[in-house]
Amino acid sequence: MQDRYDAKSIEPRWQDHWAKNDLFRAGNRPGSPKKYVLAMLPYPSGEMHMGHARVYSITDVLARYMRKRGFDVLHPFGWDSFGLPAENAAIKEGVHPAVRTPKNVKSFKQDVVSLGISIDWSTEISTSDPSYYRWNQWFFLRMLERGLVYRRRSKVNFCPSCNTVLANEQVEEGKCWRCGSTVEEREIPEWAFRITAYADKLLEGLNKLDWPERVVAMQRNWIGRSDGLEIDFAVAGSPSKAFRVFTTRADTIFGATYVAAAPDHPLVQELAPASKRAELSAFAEKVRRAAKEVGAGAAAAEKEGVDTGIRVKNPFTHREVPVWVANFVLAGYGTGAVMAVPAHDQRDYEFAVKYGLDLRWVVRPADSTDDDAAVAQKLAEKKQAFTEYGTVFDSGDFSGMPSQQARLAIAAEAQRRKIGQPAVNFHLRDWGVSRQRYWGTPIPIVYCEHCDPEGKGIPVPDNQLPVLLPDIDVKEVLTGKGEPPLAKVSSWVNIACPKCGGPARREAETMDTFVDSTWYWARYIDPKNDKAPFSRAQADKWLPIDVYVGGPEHAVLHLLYFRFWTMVMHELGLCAMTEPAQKLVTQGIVKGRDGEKMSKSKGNVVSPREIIRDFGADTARMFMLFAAPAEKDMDWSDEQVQGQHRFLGRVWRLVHASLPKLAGDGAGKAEAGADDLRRRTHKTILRVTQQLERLQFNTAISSLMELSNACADWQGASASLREAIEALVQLLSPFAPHVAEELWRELGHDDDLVTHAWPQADPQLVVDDAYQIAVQVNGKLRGEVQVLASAGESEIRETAARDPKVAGWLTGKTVK
RNA sequence: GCCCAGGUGGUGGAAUUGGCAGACACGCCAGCUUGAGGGGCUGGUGGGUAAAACCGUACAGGUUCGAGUCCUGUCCUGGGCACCA
Repeated sequence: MQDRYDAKSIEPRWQDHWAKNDLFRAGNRPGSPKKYVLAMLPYPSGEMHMGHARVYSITDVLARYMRKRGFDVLHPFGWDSFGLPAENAAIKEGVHPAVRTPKNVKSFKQDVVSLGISIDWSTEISTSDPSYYRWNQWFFLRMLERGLVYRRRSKVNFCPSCNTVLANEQVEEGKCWRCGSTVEEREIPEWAFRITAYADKLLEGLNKLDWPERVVAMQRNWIGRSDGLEIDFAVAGSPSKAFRVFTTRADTIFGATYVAAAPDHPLVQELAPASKRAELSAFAEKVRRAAKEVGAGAAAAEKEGVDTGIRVKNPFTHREVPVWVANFVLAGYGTGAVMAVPAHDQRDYEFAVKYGLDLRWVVRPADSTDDDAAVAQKLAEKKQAFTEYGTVFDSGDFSGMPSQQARLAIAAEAQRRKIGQPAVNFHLRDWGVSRQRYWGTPIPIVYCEHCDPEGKGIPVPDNQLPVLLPDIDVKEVLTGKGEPPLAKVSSWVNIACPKCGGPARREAETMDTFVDSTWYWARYIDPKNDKAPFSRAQADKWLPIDVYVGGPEHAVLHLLYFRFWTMVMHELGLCAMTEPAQKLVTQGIVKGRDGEKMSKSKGNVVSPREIIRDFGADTARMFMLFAAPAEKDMDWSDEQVQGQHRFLGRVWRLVHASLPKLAGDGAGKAEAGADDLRRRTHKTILRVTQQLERLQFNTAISSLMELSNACADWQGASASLREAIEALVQLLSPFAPHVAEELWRELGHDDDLVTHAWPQADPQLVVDDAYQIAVQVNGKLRGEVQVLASAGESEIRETAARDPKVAGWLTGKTVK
């Protein structure tokens, strides 16, 4: 027994003990309900950073708490080991990623263990392991069969620095999400997942999830469903041709005074007068160049356009209106053309003013009582579009209808006349997954000129999976330049066609690493399975994830992709559910001592190793859980770390100082004069339990501090003190597991706290039999009275009125 | 511009359903402990006053016996999306 709290001497001992006795093994409680607690898969850099330490502290508290509540808990771990950082390091230092990665994994794993995280290491997986990525290939082929993967030639976001394609989700304000370089637009062939086929399901599924509103809103926004009408504007002079436009504001169609098309709209070159064609293609080229220069998603350029000379008929006013091409109309969205309503769309307004195009007011504010001319006059004076809903006017039979009603009526009329139909558009794009890099999952496709002259790609048969990454000479192949590295490995690329046996080439692209993380969480439940990604029986037992914890930066990346993948897995019959994670917690970042985000360049990084060495894992965990609510960003504070260390020291001394006077087993004994302490003990049990259920770790720890302070002040009966101290140690154990185990033994127990049942609050002891009641007069605190819990209202009123302080404020007044 | 989240002491943050604002901690102040190095203990700590009164949860209104909490408007901060028709 020691009189000083010395974390270093106790923590490794308990970590060994837990590992030797395999105490965190999932599935060791048959018949108990399950809980699946998961932190997002880390990339195995050589050292765990503080952000990781925070996430694992959160999942670990939950995992340990749930185990003590009797659940069969799955708390697994693995490595997102494919990807660019390893490949870039290889280019720089000439070390093969397959050599470096295991070293990094080993070192990172030791950090996780020394933080006391209760992982079932039998689940451990690594995404660069062929036994894992073969199933990426298997999924790819299943999706190919279902038309959910396809080859397309398209404009892609290309990062010149990473030398690879990026998905839409991986471009942030025109910059590469990883390296920050300006993204270029290039047109090359690529493989894409048809995530857009699930746009509506992805949207609907959000309603059932217990996820932060922030993330749900972001996904909703990203999917971007927009309901409207597609309608034809027939070309004057060639009635069989028409510009089809998409609009969400069919109620404004009588105000459509021109059509704006994307510069490379196919009908423009076809129908424009010969004299205009050169000008139009020059304009299209100019817009393309601007897009490439500025990068996808960059700030809006000045609105520009060119009159095509084409004229079309507004299908409702029957007037002829011009077709313009404009740089703000996107070829890839809707029909690539819009009906322009300058009176009721700000963008169309600005364009019309610039080029002197007509404007017609057709919607008026609903509350306006002016006549039509006066309304038009007033709207015109504001020198901007009126974009709100209102009442339609100057619109034939539809005049007088509210906008919403007119929208539907006009759409119905268009449909009746067979010139249009309701349509839905989504902002969501298909997910391009081809990457021109080495360190990733090879795409299981072969090209054979004989069997597949169009180059669509021939799937590698299942029995030839996995398509293994070839070993390479790093210096020769990983140059970071030119064609995909795998294309240079001729012994690997050139193979016999699986169909005809003739000469064929393998697909040299690899999959986006985000594919690796779409389903890893389901592999944990059956990590050694070599017949299937995982078995249905294991899926039925463990899925979905009950609590998923990770950073909010993945809101429209991983967190969208893995939902899509789950829907596909469901359709393949692999699992019953369609959503992967019922509850999501997005934890805030840990900032440095200067309040800035920790980064090497700023030199403000605090390493978990340093803190564990100086104060111990328990202190590190307590600090991160106490300093801020889980979802909020937090600043590193050395003083607060020391504060937590002091608290654990106080608990340590409290237990040791109390040992000589602790009587009996303590539990449930009524002792004279001990009610106050016993009430506090049982209330604390109840509160900490509720706080854990609500993931309020910071307030849970403050409840523990209050109980600790009460124990330290206690002078009375000893059996109740034992009860209080034992409860304290028990409740502390999910947060600071090492010191709690140590103290538990010193209190005379010989079982493991890991599996010892969570304490129960005695319902009789969590209600008070007397209360302090605050008395307010006219909303101001004027006194305090003590009343019995059994007292009725009139009794309380009388007591209050008798109180001298209160009485003073009541003189001369009537109580209502 | 649009969509989220949030503005509470010197600091991090508490406050089921509207009911004692500031729990718990950090920091600071005073004292004690003749053991030094991030040591322990006791007391104090929103403003204001001799003590009260009184004032205090971004700002301005409102509802209520009573508002940090509900309603209306405004400002600010953080995050996301941005020519999406």
